[in-house]
Amino acid sequence: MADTPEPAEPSLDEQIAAYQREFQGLDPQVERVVSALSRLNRRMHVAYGRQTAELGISNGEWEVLKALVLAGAPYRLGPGDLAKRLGLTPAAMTHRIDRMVAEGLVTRERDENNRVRVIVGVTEEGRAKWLEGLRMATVFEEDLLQDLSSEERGQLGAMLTRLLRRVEEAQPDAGGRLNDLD
Amino acid sequence: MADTPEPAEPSLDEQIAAYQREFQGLDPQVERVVSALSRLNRRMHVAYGRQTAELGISNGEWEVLKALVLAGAPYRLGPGDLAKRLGLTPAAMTHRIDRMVAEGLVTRERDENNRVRVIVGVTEEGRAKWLEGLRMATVFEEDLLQDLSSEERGQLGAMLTRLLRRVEEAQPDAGGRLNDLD
DNA sequence: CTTGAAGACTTCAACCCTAAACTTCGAAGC
DNA sequence: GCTTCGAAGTTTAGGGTTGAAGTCTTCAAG
Repeated sequence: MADTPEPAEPSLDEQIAAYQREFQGLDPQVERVVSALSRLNRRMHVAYGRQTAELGISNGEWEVLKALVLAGAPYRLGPGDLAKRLGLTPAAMTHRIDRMVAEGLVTRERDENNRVRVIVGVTEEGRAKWLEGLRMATVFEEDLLQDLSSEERGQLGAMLTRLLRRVEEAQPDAGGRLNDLD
Repeated sequence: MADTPEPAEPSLDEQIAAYQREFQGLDPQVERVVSALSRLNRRMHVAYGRQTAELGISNGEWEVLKALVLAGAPYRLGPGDLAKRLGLTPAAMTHRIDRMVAEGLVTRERDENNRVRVIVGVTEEGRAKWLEGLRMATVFEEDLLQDLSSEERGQLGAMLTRLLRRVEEAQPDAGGRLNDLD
């Protein structure tokens, strides 16, 4: 026996080594940063998914609640605006709002002054679920950064902000479509 | 006029300010790191999507090619192993392989010694597309990190690796399902 | 007016993923 | 050998998203 390599996801170090092996001329420093970013996000996404599942909602639904609350009083936005903030198509927004209205998380009404427009607002239950989700996320995030000193956290945040600024300049548009994240 | 707030995605700073406004007791340092991570990943995902689209394949298909190549010679893996590495369900892997076989990117054959097993291999075209995609990704990634000195890149990579280690210890399993990323 | 054009949202068809049931082959146990 | 259990893939049903086409309202001309 001891012949089958036992299937498993390669570690970050193994992956970087594999890159060096299969393609010369790749900067390992760059590759480490990029691969770590991707893996981190995947893990974060999974963690958030488990938490929102506890609330009986999906990750994407929580994102809608977040966008509405962070928009500030009176906590109302149109589907189109929401779609832009979440990086979704208007069609997806329509369906998602359908579900959330049915679940009692948000309300949908037509604008009185402009009947083409629709206004989405948060219900009490929606706001409560957002808050509970935020609390759970905070616990996870604090734990994630636990090993870093306050100074290191500052440095990390500053560097990531610089990276973000650079991509945002290169991609001036809203950033294209994508499920949830953020 | 000058009454409608003109829909737009809030900037990172605006979002952090909104968090402080709507929920006291949140650490802005933590929030900055986490939000920047999510936004960065979304932008990266969009960028990769555009690049793979140029190759006439999807992001997910490129991930399969990458996994096969990084597995090392003889560049063959079973669907189950692939699914684990990509964080997909076996069912999704079956369909994705179907498409990729039809497009001539990979081959699917039954294992001679064990006819339950299936072996997926890369074709010449598949390997070429992986390489071309890698070249494009490298350009993007170098540009992304351009503003950081080599020392800063090292620090960033080291800190991200520490974060990743922490989540991976907390989530020992393969990390759950999720589209592509990584 | 009323006609044309643009904007906001919805509807429809197609695609890809997940979860669960199903099929098939291989390895043990008796 | 025959039976049973387990592992590997595939199939099916259902959710959620995209892209394109369609509907309805508003606004500005003519």
